[in-house]
Amino acid sequence: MAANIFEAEPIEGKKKRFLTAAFPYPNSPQHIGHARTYSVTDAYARYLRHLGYNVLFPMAFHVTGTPIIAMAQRIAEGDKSVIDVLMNIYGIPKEKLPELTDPKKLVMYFSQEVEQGMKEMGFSIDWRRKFYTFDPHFNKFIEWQFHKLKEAGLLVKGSHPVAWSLKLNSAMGSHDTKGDVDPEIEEVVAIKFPYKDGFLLATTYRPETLFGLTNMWINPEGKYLKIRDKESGEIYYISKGTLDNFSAQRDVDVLEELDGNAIIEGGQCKNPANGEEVPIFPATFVDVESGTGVVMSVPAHAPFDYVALRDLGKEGLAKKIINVPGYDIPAKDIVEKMHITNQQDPKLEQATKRVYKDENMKGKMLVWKEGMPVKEAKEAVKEWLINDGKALRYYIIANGPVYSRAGDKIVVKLVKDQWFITYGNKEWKEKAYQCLEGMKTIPPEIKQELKNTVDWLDRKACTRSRGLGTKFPFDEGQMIESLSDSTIYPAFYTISHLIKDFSPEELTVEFFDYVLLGKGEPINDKHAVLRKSFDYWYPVDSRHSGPDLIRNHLTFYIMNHVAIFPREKWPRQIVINGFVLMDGKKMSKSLGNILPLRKAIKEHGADIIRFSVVSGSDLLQDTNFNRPLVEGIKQRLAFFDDMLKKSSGNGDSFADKWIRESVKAKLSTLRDEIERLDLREISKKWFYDFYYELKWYNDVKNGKIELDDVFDKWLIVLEPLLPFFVADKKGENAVFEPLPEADTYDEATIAAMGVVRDLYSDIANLQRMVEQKSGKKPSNIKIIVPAAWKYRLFERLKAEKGNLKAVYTDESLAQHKEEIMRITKALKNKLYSIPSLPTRDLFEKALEESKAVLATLGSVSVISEEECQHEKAKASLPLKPAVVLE
RNA sequence: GCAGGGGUCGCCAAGCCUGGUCAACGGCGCUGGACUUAAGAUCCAGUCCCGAGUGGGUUCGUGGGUUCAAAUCCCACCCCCUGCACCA
Repeated sequence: MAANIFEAEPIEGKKKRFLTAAFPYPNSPQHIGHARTYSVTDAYARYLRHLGYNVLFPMAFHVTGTPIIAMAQRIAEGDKSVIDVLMNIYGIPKEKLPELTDPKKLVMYFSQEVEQGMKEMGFSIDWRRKFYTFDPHFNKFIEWQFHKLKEAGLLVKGSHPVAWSLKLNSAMGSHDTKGDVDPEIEEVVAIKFPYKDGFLLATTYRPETLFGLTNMWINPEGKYLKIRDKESGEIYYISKGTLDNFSAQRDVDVLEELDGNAIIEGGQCKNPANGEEVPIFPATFVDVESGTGVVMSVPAHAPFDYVALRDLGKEGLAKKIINVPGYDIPAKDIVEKMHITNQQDPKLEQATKRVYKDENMKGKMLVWKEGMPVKEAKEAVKEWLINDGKALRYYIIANGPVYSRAGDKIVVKLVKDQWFITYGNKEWKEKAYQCLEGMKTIPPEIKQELKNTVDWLDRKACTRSRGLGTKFPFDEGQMIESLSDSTIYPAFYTISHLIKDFSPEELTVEFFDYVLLGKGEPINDKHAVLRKSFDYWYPVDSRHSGPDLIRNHLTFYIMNHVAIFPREKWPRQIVINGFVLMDGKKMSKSLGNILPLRKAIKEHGADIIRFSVVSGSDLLQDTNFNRPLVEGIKQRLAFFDDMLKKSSGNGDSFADKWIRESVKAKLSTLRDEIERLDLREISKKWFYDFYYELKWYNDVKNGKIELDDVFDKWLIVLEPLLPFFVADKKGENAVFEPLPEADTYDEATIAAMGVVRDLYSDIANLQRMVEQKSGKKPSNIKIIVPAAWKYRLFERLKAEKGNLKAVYTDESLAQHKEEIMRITKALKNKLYSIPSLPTRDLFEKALEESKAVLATLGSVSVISEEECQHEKAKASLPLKPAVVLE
């Protein structure tokens, strides 16, 4: 396909459509799943061109952030699984690998691979506009975005907990960890229990149970530390194994190392909630690697504590402070019910979960604020303790231990001077709701999901300590995080090919203010052209992506647009498509079922891949790619090809008219289907259904194909789905031919042939049944054309929606009352929904013309009900003509 | 916990918004046939139950309800899946 026919520029007075699909992240080659979003967008772009729009469809590469760096590192380290995928699945030669250890070279290599694949797929992209998010021009654009956010007061600085490797001195995402585990950060509360010269520090998920405290637990065999918080000067006792995590959040000096036993023997400590003295007991279940290695004991509400205390013979201490319907003393009840005998019993985990859940759902406080639901008390106690200086806010890795690829245990670091975008801002959200209100989503149900996401969106960290991309303009040591630099980037497409005429230094805030907001004056003519280009193409008319981006990227996309641009530049439409499955399973390297896109194209051809990923299922559903599907498409395509080649001229037999009317019927709903982007429906009607219609037509006409005009229209309709096939038949200019106009069509003609087709399969079925039972196949077929008055009857029934009284006002029918009673009784409630019928005349024509096909079943004769004596004749109906077999 | 999605004839999966043409599209699997030396591929037919006549019966997670009519609308219940961020 010629490279430049999809280069789009503003055309005065021509309506435009600007489509974008989420840009790819080239940290590996693309597989067939990546092709779906672009295939859908491309089909849409092509339909819009057929509808007369000036269409812009660009693409670029997203290279921001750390995964590309991580990928290069893995290759450098010789990571087996990564190299296996690259070499064995994507067929990358071994010699190439050393080059890919350089992130930038890796980006160039994979992005070229991706680009090549997209070109082979025939996507109608304006390639001049391609860019990378680490390009200096783009960096300037992103800087502008952040200036705008700051001006609007939407950037703030604060501290923020992140997963962190001390060894690598770097933040950890899931791709940085061993086994690709996503480290989950959880906020807990670390309560300060006055002890000797300082505090025993114990973490808990359940601060509200503090009032039921009976003692503390220390692991007698564990190592503990006495430390001093540099900021407050306070002294804490925690386990040695948790120091790394603690010191990543607070500056401390280590003063002394102690054995667990020494702590236990050191005396009592106090409950900060009420000043009560409580003892310290030894317990082996205490994990010195998690939390702070110190545990508070609430035996009435924690099964572990209850069992450990029972082992010491002190279970009588248990103090009930929460009332839960169905329990007396919850921990005691459940331990006894589950027959838990000692601290090592694995059932204790289960018991803890149950108690936790029941208390959280149904529990009410008996002390402190009596009657308060546990759910509220938990938060209230926590805030009270922290605000009163009785506890610390503390973060832990909830799914720990998680290890970095360097092998050290990941901790939670409290990063100071962290910048945030304040998505929690109420007025901002209000604008986002307004944008959603005026926006169309396909499918419609995703709008609610976008709304929900806007609802719970809060502040988001927008900088990171490392990664590719754009430097944060207000702190050059930080990089802008990757979801934050891909929000308003579609705006950059409108100018990306023109902006190269300027040097990055020229791209000041004022420069973009003029181009993107129309503020100020142009510095020169070229500058003015940029403004015009943006103003012509923006806003984005349709944004396409996968369902995984709804809760993050797409919501940020909306938020940033409404924050920065005036209302008329806000997004107009969002389209979501599902993933591609391989033989019903998700593609994954562990299953080894990844089909690289370029390999698939080589094997089956681009049209087949395009068609299989867009036609197979509803837009939002995952679609299944497998061999039978591909074979089915290929086989049908070959049949169409054959028909097209055979066709010559335009016939005017009944069958020709029938196909023509049927195509018109399909056309009548096509524009609506395009509007809904219901490519599945379009494929079904124009490819699968049409296939069977053509086959029947071919049989009826005995191979004489005269459908030039029909095929001409058909090819245009299929062009967006099968561009190569169509270009081959009609030339490349088919891309810009207008979509055939919708027209009225004749339902009766379609129905007439429908009745004959049904009749054919009914007769075949009957013959089979008779043959099975009697061993003889009846080959004399008498088709009885229903009496004229029956057609009249059905017409009236249809018009009157089954109201018989109205039908009887017709005198010509009233005389058949008795028979009508019998017919309608058999039809029962189908009376209310008579489908469109042929006239008797049309039916006879269809029958006459299809005789040759029917004759393949036996010797056929046609006789009208009026002149037939056979008793079966009475049963003949317009939609089910009677048949006599002998 | 909060939010969203879903349970359809062996499997996958349409239909449900807009009730009737729905025994319910399509594909896989299975059965039979054609083709072939044979296998594969392909093509044709069948695939809930009953039936020597285009028909009848019972089905769409479970139980109710609305309606002339419910897979489709309403209510209740049971079960399953996904997301919860600072990461692309």
